[in-house]
Amino acid sequence: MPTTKSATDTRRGILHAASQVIKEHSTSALTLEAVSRTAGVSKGGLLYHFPNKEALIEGMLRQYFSDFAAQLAQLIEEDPEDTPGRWLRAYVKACFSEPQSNVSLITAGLAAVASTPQLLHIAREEYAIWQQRAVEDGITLRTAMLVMQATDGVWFSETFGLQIYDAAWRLEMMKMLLQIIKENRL
Amino acid sequence: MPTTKSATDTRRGILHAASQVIKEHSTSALTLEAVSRTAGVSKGGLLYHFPNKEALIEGMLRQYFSDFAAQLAQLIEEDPEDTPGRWLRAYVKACFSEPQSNVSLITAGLAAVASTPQLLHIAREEYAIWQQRAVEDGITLRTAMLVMQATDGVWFSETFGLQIYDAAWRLEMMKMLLQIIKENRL
DNA sequence: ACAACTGTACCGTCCAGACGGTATACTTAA
DNA sequence: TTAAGTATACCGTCTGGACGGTACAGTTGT
Repeated sequence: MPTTKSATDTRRGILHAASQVIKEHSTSALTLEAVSRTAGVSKGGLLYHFPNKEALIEGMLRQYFSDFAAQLAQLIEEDPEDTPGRWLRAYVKACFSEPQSNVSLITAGLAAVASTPQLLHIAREEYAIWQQRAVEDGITLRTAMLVMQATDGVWFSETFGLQIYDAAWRLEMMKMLLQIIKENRL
Repeated sequence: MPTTKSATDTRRGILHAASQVIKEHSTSALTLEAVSRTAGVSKGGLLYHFPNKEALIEGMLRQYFSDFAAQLAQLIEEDPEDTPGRWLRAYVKACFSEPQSNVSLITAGLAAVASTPQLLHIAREEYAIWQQRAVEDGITLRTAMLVMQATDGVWFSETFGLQIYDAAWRLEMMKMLLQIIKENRL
């Protein structure tokens, strides 16, 4: 530890700052200077941690996915019932929960789509794993797919700001999806 | 009509070219020069039709929403049954139709998100109308919401290239959603 | 005469990334 | 134990190129 803060804290701070910049402005506002200013780091300091812009965006993506995985793992552990559909229940809950990570997938994803779409293979790989988990969750394929797609639909339309759902609606929707998993009759 | 094509054709060509540029590269590649080159139009010609970049993106959004609306209208007309759920059936079919037609809408949306997020109010307004139509479709609210969200989930994950579904899977999924509308028991 | 362009030249700004420098901590070795 | 060397973690400036937009004079079909 050379100075006061640790290097990993700085790194996290930079990733968080990158997310903030996109949230508050747009992906086209994601410049190295804007990120470094928001993070309270010099441009040189930023480039020390991420050698170029692509590396920064990749860092955002990987950070988010690892945070999401951790959240999923916790939700699975918290689920009292070791019954079929356990993984999917956690997935639904995670997608309906307020984003706890300071680096959100939507900012990372948008940054990737906007400037380096080839990074999306990271998202594709993760998503493929999730789908595999859903399919192997001990419920029917149709139930699993329907619930997963509906969850994704809510998540996408919400994160794109297409729609503002109130808390009651969200809760109702989530309950319905959990109920469909339980019934498992599709 | 100066040469062979009409002005509206040129306009459409420019919008299509803008979509192509995003599709083949990324939103950050959406430069006036790239669009004009792809459209086979001079930069001056592009700026004749769209005074600035924002106008171009707004043009894309409005064009593709009106295209989608036309597609919806046709599908509604083609639907033999004048029964509850008619609108939603058309929506499902439209979203499941060949991705080709969906590509343009997502590129327009991405362009807006990337450079001028304030244009997204156009998308928000359209989406709100769709949701209203779904709710007023004569089926239960829960059925309507579930089907719409699931449809959106498939649409988003497909247009973002998160997953590649084969034709059989898509057909099955679509049939299931249409079946859920028919049963209408949620 | 006019709409619908073409083509070129240009301006101001922005920005990625390179680069050289600095400060601090850790290691070595005499 | 202390001087020298090395690695880590940053700072701040500079530059070359791209990009949005302007201006304007010319061209072509109707």
